[in-house]
Order: sequence, then C-alpha cells, then structure tokens
Amino acid sequence: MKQVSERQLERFPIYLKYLLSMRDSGYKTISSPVIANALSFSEEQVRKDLQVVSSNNGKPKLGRDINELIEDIKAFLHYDNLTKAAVVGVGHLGKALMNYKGFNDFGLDIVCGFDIDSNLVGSQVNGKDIYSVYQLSNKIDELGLEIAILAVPLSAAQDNADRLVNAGIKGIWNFVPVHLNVGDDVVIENINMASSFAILQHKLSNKEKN
Amino acid sequence: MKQVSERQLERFPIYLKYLLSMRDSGYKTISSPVIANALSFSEEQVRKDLQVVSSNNGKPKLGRDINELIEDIKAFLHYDNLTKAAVVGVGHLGKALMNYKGFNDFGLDIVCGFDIDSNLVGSQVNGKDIYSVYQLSNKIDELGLEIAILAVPLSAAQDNADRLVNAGIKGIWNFVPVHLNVGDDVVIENINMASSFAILQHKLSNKEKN
DNA sequence: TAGATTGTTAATCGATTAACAATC
DNA sequence: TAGATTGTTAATCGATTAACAATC
Repeated sequence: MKQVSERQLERFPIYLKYLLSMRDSGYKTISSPVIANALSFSEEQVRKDLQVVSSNNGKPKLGRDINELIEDIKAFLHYDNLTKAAVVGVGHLGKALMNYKGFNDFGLDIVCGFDIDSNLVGSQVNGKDIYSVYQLSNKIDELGLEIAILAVPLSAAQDNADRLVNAGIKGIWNFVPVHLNVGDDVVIENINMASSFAILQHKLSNKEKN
Repeated sequence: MKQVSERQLERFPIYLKYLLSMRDSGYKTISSPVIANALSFSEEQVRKDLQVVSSNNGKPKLGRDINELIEDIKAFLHYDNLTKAAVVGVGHLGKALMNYKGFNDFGLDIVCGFDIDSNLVGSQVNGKDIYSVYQLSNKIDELGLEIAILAVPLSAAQDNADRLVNAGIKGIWNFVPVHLNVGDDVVIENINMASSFAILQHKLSNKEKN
C-alpha cells in the first residue's frame, strides 16, 4: 500500500462523511472533480488521496463506486473493530466526551472514566462507570483498554500521562493544551483548541485589513 | 512583520504555555535549544518561529527575555482584547464549551448560547443566557458577537452555518465533523475529532507492526 | 577569550499542483 | 466516436533542516 501522510489521514474522515451523505442521496458512483468541488479540495489531491485507500481503480468518465469507496476508507481507518478507550479526568470536558454519540462512528468505544475525585468515583456518566485513577493499572488490563483520552486540568496533565504510560497505555489522545513528554513507544495526538483558535483569529484579523 | 504559516500559528500557543510555566519556575531568559528540547521541536524551527513574533533580537549565548517573549506572543495572538463569541447548539459538547474555563486565557469570551430547543431557551449555562436561534440576528448586533462556535448535530450544521452567515457572522469555529460551504468572506476553522483520531489510530497500528 | 546561541542564506524534504497520455 | 475522468510522471511550492559567519 502507498505511503500516507498525516494531512491525508485528516482528510479521509471528511471524505467518508461526504460519501455517506451522497450515498444517502442515492448516488452510486462519484468522481474526483465532484468530490473536490463539494469539499473545496483540488481534484488532483482528491484523486491522489483516493488512490491510497482504494482497492480498485476508478473508471474514466464514471469515477468510483461509492459503496466500495466507503468500505475502503472504513477499512483503512480501522472503523470496523472498535478501539476501547477511557476518559481520564471527568470534568465538564471529560463528561461531554463520555456523552458524545459520534465516537462509535469512527471506531472508538469509550468504556469508562477515571478521576481522582472520590465524589465522582463509583458514579456513572452516560451509563459508564467512573473509577479511581489509582485503579488504572488493574482496569486497563481487566477491560482491555487501548487508548486514554486525557481531559484533566493542566497542572495534572504530565503526572497523569506518566501514570498512564506506567500502566501500559500506548496511545494518548490529549485534550489538555500542554506538550506531554513520553517515551518513543507511546503515541500522543493532541486536540489543541488554542492552536485551532489562533488560526481562526489570525485569518479573521487578516480579512479585516483588506 | 514576516509572513506566518498556519503550522507556525498552531505552535505559538504551545510556546506560550511552556514559557508561562518556565517563568513560574523563575527563569528570566530562555534559548531556542532549550525550548526545542522541551517541546520536541527542532531548534532551527523554534528560532524561525520566534523571529516572527519577537520585537527584539535574541542575544547570543543568552537567548531571549521570557517576559518580553510572552508579551510578544500574546500580542501577536490578540490575547489581550477578548473576542466575543456564542455557542450555537447547547448539547453535551456545547455545554462543556460554555463551562470551559480556559478560553479567556486565549482571548475568547463566550457571551451566550443559542439553541433551537424551547426547553433550553431562557435557561442558563455557567451563568450565560441561552437564546433561541431565531434571535441570532438581533443578539449578534446587540451583544457585539464576532465569532460563532458551532456545536449542533450533524444534520443541522449547514443550515445553522447559513443562518449565522446571514446574521452577519464572519468567523465560525466548527466542532461538527462536516465540511461547511460558505462564501469567501467568512472564515471557517474546524475542530475535527475524527481527523485527529485517525492520525492517532494510524500511528498506533504502525507501531504494532514493528 | 572561548563558545553557546544568534540570524541569515542555502539545501533538502515533502506535499500539492500541473501536464498529459490512456481509457471507459 | 468524443470527451470526461482516470493514473502516472514531472514541476512547483512551501516548510523544515542544515550550514555558517556574526556576536554577546
């Protein structure tokens, strides 16, 4: 299979959402120019991206079979077998993540939550148990947790990352706006709202100048 | 001022968080290699990035003054005068965003929420009023709202984006995993959790292969 | 002074875009 | 057939990394 870049990986879920909506609208095939126009990408980029995941070639004049393309992207993104995850830090954000309905659609299954607050431990959010962070090691093994979603306060982020790594977690989805230092064998992916907002703000103030 | 790329913009909030923590630890100056090492960037990249925002040159052997650097980054990112925003769609995610304490730190002030559900309209979240989406035009003017934070269900996303644009909003921070089509004069910035998770998942499955 | 760090200029790398023959 | 779309190969663009003289 061809090499894939992070930029491309980011685009596949976007293609998938669009393709699902087009299938719902009754389309059977779809071409790169049509996708490009709908999503504001270039058609060359769409063609290259789809070549990475497609099991069959597209057909000149027709494009690709939508169903096949949807299956190819889902397979490529591992959407079929759910990855078990836990939310660490059950504050406002952590609760919202535990309640979010969309995660199953992209192969993520939030099994439980962890918090340090003894008032929360033993309760449930969206029907999912909240355990103590001191139970991390045990529960990770017992429940087969693969990924931790970190949503603790800033000051507790690195400590909890260390705790997770010690407990055997290899993947951390970090919602805390701070750089985590972990070993090479652990993968971190950050959702940094401050970074995203900086781009929005900058684009807006550039507009105003014109 | 030098040209700045989106990649660089994303890094400035990360630098800022780190610099604040180093200032708290008592440091007065800091060099690019030290920053690079702490944040897992290359030192050349750090040097180039800081040159974009710094009002003064760094000093060989010493580096830069931390306080000055912090002020420069804050000014560059417009962190000083708060941008007024509203959350549109007060579900689990919308509520969490309205409760999130960190936005003020990066120049964002969530003034109120909007929802279509008449059971929510008139209530408050974190002391902030929830208005009907039918009041958007009026309230945007009345309250001086500049940015909309979109957190509605997928099926309602494009309609609400259109509504916001019609009501005069020029910047949309989109938390819905869908591509929004708007005119050239409107800026959209997406927080796409599916895209972010795709990268995490892919890195993890690559690790497993080794 | 010696040397760590700087800013600038050049080289490399990777991703996007363009060009174009092949084909359903 | 004609032409829209494909896949491949080459060119361009932009960002990162490397090299190096300047300097506190």
